[in-house]
Amino acid sequence: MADSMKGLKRTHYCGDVTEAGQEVVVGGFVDRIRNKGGVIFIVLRDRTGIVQLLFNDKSNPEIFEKASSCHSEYVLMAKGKVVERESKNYKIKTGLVEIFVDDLRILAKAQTPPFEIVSDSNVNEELRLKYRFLDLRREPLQRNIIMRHEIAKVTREYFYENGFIEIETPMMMKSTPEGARDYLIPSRVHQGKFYALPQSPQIYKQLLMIAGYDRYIQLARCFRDEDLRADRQPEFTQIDLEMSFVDAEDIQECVEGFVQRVFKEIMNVDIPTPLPRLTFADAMNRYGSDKPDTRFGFEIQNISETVKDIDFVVFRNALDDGGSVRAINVKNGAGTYTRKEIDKLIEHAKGIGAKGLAYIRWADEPNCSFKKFLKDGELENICNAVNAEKGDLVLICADKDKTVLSTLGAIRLICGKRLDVIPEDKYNFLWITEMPFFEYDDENNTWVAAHHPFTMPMEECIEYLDTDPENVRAKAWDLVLNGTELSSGSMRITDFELQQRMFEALGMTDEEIQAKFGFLVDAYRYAAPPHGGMGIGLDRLAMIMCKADSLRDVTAFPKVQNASELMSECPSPVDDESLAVLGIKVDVKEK
RNA sequence: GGCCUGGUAGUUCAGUUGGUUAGAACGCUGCCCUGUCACGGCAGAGGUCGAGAGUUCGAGUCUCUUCCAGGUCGCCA
Repeated sequence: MADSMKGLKRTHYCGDVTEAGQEVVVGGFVDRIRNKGGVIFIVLRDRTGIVQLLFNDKSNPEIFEKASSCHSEYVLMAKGKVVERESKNYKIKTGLVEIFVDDLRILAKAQTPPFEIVSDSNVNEELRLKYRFLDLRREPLQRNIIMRHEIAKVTREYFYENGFIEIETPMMMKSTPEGARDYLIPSRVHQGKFYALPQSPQIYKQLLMIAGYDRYIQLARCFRDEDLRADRQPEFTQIDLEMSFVDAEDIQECVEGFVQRVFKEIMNVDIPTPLPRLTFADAMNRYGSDKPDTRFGFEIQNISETVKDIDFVVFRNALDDGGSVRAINVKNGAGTYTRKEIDKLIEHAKGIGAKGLAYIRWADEPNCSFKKFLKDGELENICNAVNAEKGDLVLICADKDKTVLSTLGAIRLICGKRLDVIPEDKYNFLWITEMPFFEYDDENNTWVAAHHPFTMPMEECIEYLDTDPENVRAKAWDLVLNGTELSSGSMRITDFELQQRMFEALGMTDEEIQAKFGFLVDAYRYAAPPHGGMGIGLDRLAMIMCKADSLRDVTAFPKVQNASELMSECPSPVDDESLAVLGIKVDVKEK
């Protein structure tokens, strides 16, 4: 039977016990035990830090006996006097003192944990996720989770101070099949009908503008039934906001103020504003990405002109098919990469869709993979075009523009990481503007909306809506931080007739429109102020600010790649009775 | 759905060309130790080598299938 804490009341967190002379009561988990025979040291841990408890067999044999029966992760409460240590530990905050215990309670005994609860654990993540409640006891995870809380707190303060009202929108809403797959919730009362969990509160926040709430904010949970990535969970939190009587610049200015505030307050990092801006087209051409990491160089250069006369079939074909030949010059000694390392890059490029990569490896002399097709001076011309010098590796891709850019963009990132040229303490925010309005759907050979269908086109593009979809740009923008898409925003269409034209351009019939968003279209008939907004990924922001590699490190109970949760083992089957009530028959597809 | 990486004591890993009883460190258990702080010393327990099949006199090691986890492409209006 465990002890009770009767008669004891915690006076201090472990990490706060720094002054000798006082009587304190602390509670926590046993972090470590050092039993020297006649004296025992127990290191007690709570969310604030650790403190050393001291036990001596001469002064109190009974308590000493109890202390020697303790093991890792037991939950203890201890009362005692804070004294100066005989030999001090200057490495930790509480290292100058210790608690000479005169009352010890073992409040709960612990089984031996499946892995050690230590800061620098490199235990298999699968196991840690199965015992997430133990993993969450570890200091790095506690620090991340608490930091995320601080970020959320500053977020609310900033937006509240700027006149935003926090309004909760429904978690059970109408399913809209566009975009990401919805998580569906069956209705018991309306058998055969379903709610959906929100992919975002998009529609509701627009309705709130129509309703006159003017500035709305919500730390909104969002759900998308799509495959996971290190920076993508099926369930995530957005700092969701919408503003009335504003244009794009006003919203961006407001968000700039926010990132400035949160970085200053949480990390004491100054973010200069206004943040740099890059058009989508420029981002693609220079970095091969709509979310470029601008903390390092190796930018993409178009060398189509330089190589147009070279008699190399790979370049020839690409140019004849209306594509291009582009290159990145990887510096910082990549010219000494081995053949094997380069082959690995080429393999990766093939995985992205390129047919291969040509290269110039300049260790001592420029060594070119397509040397035999070159005439005198042509190699020099290419090297000059990309400013190559000794020690560089020039990687060249020839194909359709889209393939060339995405390939070189991805290879650029890999090389940057491998050569360790990305400064860790730099925070490069970047607005990506003038996003394309339509995207070509290769599967169905149609143009589809790149954003939700209420996104405003840029005024000067409206005339091309029906004739030249490729050149229509949206009043939509992304906020990128160090190569991660943090946030996405746009102005919304408030003009009823323009909205009708948009739906037509997207090939939607009146019936479809009515069935899917009839209520929203109707709402706009009752007049809406000009408005727009953004959704900022709180998880991703926290991930970057915590210097974590995965959202799992800033999410208390994350899901794994197949969207299940290893601790509770959800999703899980339900019994037939529960299904019958919902009118659902399960027909599982064989693999 | 495609591609890549990984799976050996509780944990992290090693394991040679296929060859005797599968090793180390940490953790765990017991004993010793009055100033440790990643305490130390002595002793000990602990293995379905992810699972299944195949090749072989013999498989942790080779082949195939499969499961699990991670990364990535597709996907994410």
